Amino acid sequence: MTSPSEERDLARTTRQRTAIQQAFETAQRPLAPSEVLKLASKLVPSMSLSTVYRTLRRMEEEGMIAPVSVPGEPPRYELAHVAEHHHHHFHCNRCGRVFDLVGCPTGLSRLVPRGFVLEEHTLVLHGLCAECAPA
Amino acid sequence: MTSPSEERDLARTTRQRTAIQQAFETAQRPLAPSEVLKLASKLVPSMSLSTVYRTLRRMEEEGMIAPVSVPGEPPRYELAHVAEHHHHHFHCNRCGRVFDLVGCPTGLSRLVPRGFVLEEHTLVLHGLCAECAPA
DNA sequence: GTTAATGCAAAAGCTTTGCACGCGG
DNA sequence: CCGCGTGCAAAGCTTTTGCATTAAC
Repeated sequence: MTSPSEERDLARTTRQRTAIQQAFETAQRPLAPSEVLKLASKLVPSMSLSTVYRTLRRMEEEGMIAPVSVPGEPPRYELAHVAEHHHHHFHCNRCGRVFDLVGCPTGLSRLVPRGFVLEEHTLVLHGLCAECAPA
Repeated sequence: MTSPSEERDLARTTRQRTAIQQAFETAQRPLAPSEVLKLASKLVPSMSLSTVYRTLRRMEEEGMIAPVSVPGEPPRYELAHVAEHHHHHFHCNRCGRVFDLVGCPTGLSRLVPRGFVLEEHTLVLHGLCAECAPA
């Protein structure tokens, strides 16, 4: 598992790539490609959407970011060091933003039918975030 | 007030609509638009994909079917009478089919951050279905 | 007979890809 | 300098929409 040969060609440190990384570090929450473009464009105005898509894919392969998908929502990514700690997400029904949660429900295996093999699970809570909830 | 109930104009009982309904009743599992087309085409070969999309949307508005989405998968629908009983889904990583589960995990509210309001939740288990699991 | 529903084709997103140029190493 | 990564434009997919025709009722 410690074999360094898992790495592909080393990615170059371009202004675009750096800007995309910054976007994730600043946002502190899962971002959709269009959100990434918007944030990264502030640093590199020439940034194109195809570069965003290509770089996101590359970063995912490298294990730097991990996909986060919320039912009915466009795909998002978040920094892998966040994703490494198993967690789930909260989707605000009002502002549409997605937040990280800590913890995990119990007793999932009892939901699995006989003969089925459970490998992973995805949980998304929906409701109102602290900003959108009525005081 | 035009109508005494919340119903819109009554949907016509066309061959296409009937075929789509049959597809859901036969399949007994959530179906993606392309799957619906494939199944319903057996009954009405002239069936077009746009009719499938239009009819699915209509049926959803009428409350006859409910959307089922699995992260990273195309959107699906299932019959609402199934959806009414709160449940979750199992996605087979090998054959890609989606199955209904009974039951629900506990202790979700303890995952919600202070100030957030929990309204709903979505849970998808991933793994191998009985057919795809090794004996 | 009315009028909603259908089928086709074109349009509209979103994502991917081909290519020539420019920048990183 | 060499070659990867970028920007642009075009292509691919899935989903939606406009319109003339068909078929429910």
